[in-house]
Amino acid sequence: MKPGYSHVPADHVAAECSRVAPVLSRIGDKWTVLVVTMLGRGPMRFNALRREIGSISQRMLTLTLRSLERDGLATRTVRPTVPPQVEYALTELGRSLLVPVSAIRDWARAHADAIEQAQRRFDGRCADEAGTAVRAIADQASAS
Amino acid sequence: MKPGYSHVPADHVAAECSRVAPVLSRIGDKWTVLVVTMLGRGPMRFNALRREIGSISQRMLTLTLRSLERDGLATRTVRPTVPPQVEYALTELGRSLLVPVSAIRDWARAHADAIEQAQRRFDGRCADEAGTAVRAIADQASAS
DNA sequence: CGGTATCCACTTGGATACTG
DNA sequence: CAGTATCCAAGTGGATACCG
Repeated sequence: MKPGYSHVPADHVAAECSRVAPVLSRIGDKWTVLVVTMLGRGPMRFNALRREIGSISQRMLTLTLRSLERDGLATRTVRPTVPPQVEYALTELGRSLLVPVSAIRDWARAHADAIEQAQRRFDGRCADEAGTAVRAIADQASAS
Repeated sequence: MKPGYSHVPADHVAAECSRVAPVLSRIGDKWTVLVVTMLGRGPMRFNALRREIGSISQRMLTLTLRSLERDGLATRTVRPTVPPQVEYALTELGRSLLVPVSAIRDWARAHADAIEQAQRRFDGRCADEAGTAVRAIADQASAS
């Protein structure tokens, strides 16, 4: 067999991705992986998460945690003290997610430099050949 | 493999995620995984990809392929025939990405049912307790 | 065939203010 | 402490039209 290509029937790919895509959209959002990784260290209260992440807004932390709870990846436990304490923890399902996420993290760590170099080469090449045309695609946000 | 928590120092988590998050954002977008998986079967021309994916717009396919090329995950080869033919193929780096992506796919396939059940339970519980309040968070798009 | 360019709807996410 | 509510800026992605 040749170096490399897997032979997946084309018809199955789209069907597969209709199940994978929602999962990736969820964990690919701006905060889910960070929060899940934090909770992977152990249960944590709302403001403890907020402090340790630092840059997250209260709104986004609430939204992220609600999604995790809805998907069965985390639990929310209210203890009726004064002031109230709310503790979040990963479920078994949530902890199992740490495994493939770690695989992605390892891949990212291993190839981050290669990707950055490829990007610089690409941007440099386009600056030579086509002016700033493709740079504009990369940036894409300058004009409104 | 205890059913427990990994002990990652909190300080490292945020630093790690600053490298992982961009990668996840890229492959977590609407089309990248689908296109990469397609190209995992072997090199393909632009409109062949377009046809097999079916639902993707020309614009998004172009944008997705440009990003893959920029990141060094795919190559773009123009053959100066008439009409012109442009073939896309994964690089070695791109094929290596198929490994962790497969891990995510396997996880998604294994737990898709559990997630859907958790969602229905969550939504049902909230309908009982708090009316339609949290349903509104899940839907979130009705009002403008 | 393989793109670009333009316009527009929807979604995401930050800032701020207020509540039990 | 742990949220909720509201407003707003930016990003994402679809539809359409046109180009070499």
